[in-house]
Amino acid sequence: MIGLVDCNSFYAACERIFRPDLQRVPVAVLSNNDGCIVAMSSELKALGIKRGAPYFKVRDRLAQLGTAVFSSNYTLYQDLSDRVMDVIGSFGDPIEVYSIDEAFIFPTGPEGRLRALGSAIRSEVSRLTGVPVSVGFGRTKTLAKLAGKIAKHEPDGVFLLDAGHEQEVLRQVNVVDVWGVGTRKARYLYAKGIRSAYDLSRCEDHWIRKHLTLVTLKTVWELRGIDAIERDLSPLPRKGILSSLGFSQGVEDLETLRQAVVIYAQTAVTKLQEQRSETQSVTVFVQTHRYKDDFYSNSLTLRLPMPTAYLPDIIGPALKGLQCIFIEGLTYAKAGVYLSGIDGLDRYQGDLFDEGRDKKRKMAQAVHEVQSRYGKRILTCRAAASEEPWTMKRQMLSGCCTTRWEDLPPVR
DNA sequence: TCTGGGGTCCTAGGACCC
DNA sequence: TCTGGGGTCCTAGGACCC
Repeated sequence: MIGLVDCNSFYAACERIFRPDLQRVPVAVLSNNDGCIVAMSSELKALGIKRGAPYFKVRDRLAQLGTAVFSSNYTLYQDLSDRVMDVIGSFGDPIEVYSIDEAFIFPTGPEGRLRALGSAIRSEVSRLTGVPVSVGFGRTKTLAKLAGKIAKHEPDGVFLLDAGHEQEVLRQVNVVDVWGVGTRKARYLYAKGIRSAYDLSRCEDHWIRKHLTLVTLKTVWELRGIDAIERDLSPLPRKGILSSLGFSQGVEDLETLRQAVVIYAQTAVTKLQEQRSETQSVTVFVQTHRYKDDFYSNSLTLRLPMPTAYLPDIIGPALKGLQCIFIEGLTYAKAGVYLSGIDGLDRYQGDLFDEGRDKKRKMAQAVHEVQSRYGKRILTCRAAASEEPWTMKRQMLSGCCTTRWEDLPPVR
């Protein structure tokens, strides 16, 4: 059996940890720029507020309900997530961290102990971090995901989906709630009379392959109890790294865009160095306002002469690309930098004609070390060292209670 | 006025090759 | 008038997830 440990309303739960007064108050967390809702406590979900709803559309309703609203505080969430994963890992079974608030576990002990294991994980995570989790078990990852969803409504927060009860449970599950089936596929399936997870599990393989995709076929197998989605115990380095942000106010001039692109490149390169990799391609993109009629979006990908993690090698092409896609007279709402063709440092064969390479590597390494020791702001590119008039709007940000001394909550 | 950011994987289609 | 059949590699874009 495979287990899924899932934090309940994770971001909302994080905000509540240091604000016990909010224990019974509805909590909502907003996306960057306070744009839309990305997480809610259970009360709000029950009231029908939808994830992804633009904040300005639901602001009044949230206020009526006495909701505590927060800007997203990823520093806090990531730190608490690391702690939760540590606790789950401490039980000794293999664990695959799937997202910031979920992990698969692959228990090695006897099946009769699964319930007890689920309960133990639940109470230990709660005791050591304050985050509520639920635990579901199933024969495959897809079934464990379903079990995890059901577990959220169980009084003890644990649900075991054993083979004998699969059919009966799958009949109750709407096909759109199956992991891997989104609204698009669900619409198609409904039109063909396939409504429940059970219906989907009974489809013929060749029909799925013909009308849907290989991904969906794997989902179908998983619903039948056949493992088709691999375990990923040691997370591979990322294959693409994206850094982008919407501007809090429109940007018209190239110079400001250039500054933004430099900063995004820097963020992306830091991540690249953290996973000890180098990139082959840089994509730069800009967009005007998404919901306006004259929407303009363009990107340019530049292949680098050789793999690199040296910031100037990346900023140069990125700015050149920006120059090409920039159109005078538009008001830009967003820009970003994407690194792709990423490989580990050891993968590169070397080049007879590139003597500077070793120097650049050492330079990149040194900058990375200084930054991770003294903070990213201490050493930065001259092009980025200016005021940032376009930075994110985060008007309702909570403190970094676990990662900054200044933000430590006082104890009476 | 105000609509996120960061990922993964797959597929279709074009360019190119023999 | 007749106008192959396979490959590979790359890229853009779609669908999905959280």
